[in-house]
Amino acid sequence: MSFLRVKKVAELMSAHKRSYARHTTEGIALLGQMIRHGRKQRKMTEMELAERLGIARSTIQRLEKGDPKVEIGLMFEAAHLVGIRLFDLDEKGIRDLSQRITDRIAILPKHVRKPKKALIDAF
Amino acid sequence: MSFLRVKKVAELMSAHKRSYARHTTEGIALLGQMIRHGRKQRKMTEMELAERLGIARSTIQRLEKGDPKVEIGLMFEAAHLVGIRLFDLDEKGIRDLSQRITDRIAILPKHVRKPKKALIDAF
DNA sequence: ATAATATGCCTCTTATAAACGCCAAAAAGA
DNA sequence: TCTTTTTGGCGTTTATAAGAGGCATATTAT
Repeated sequence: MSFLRVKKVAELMSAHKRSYARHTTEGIALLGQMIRHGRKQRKMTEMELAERLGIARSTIQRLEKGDPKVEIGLMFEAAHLVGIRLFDLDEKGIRDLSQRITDRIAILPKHVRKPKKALIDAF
Repeated sequence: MSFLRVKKVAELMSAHKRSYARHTTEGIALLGQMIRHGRKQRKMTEMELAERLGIARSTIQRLEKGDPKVEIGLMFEAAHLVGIRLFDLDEKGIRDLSQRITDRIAILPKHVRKPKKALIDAF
């Protein structure tokens, strides 16, 4: 009988391994660092931040490490709580921009169209 | 016997209801709109975007609606794919900024300290 | 008009994030 | 120094996000 590390086995068995592009992982990591930095500036412990957000400390740790799998709501909420302003916009600015985008979308065709039957040739 | 809508019941039974601040939900909603707008500009269908990301169409729909519970990795990946550049920075810029933040953190005390025994007075 | 495709909105299942708790090590303050 | 608190990391359990698929409707191109 051979011994296999449980972790390794689980890793091999998990079917879905998702990969992320560099800009994605780096962008999230950056955001995580900013949160950590902001937290320390405000002299908050991981536990305090977790409590104020109503989440577990372990989640704070994943946040600050830049884990791409944390939900975006928690990430943004944490960021805001430690003083990071996403989009560099105030409330009104966000709503205005949102409205402009909505208007722009209204102009575009509502459904995109792709002919699938086409191209029986090609060689 | 009375009839209750299953959904309502499930809603009541779910213990964990998390709430998000306005800036959070609005910020995410904005990002979702931007993704939708970008996708249409590039004449991609929900299905195409989903396939290129290796995720389900239903997830694209939640992304574009601004659901705070989608993982941040997917959101950022989708955003980038339709041409949205987070942080308005290029690769190098992100790394540079990341390094600066790391340096700054290095200067701060590594552990935050909160005296817990203190303050037995205060009234 | 009508055929083809995209989108909205469901349900059900499966994979896994988040909670929770524990311990050891690091580090701040006395 | 030694005490106290924070932090890193790991295993287990529970809640739920994401996948998969179906159907009706809206929209586009012919």
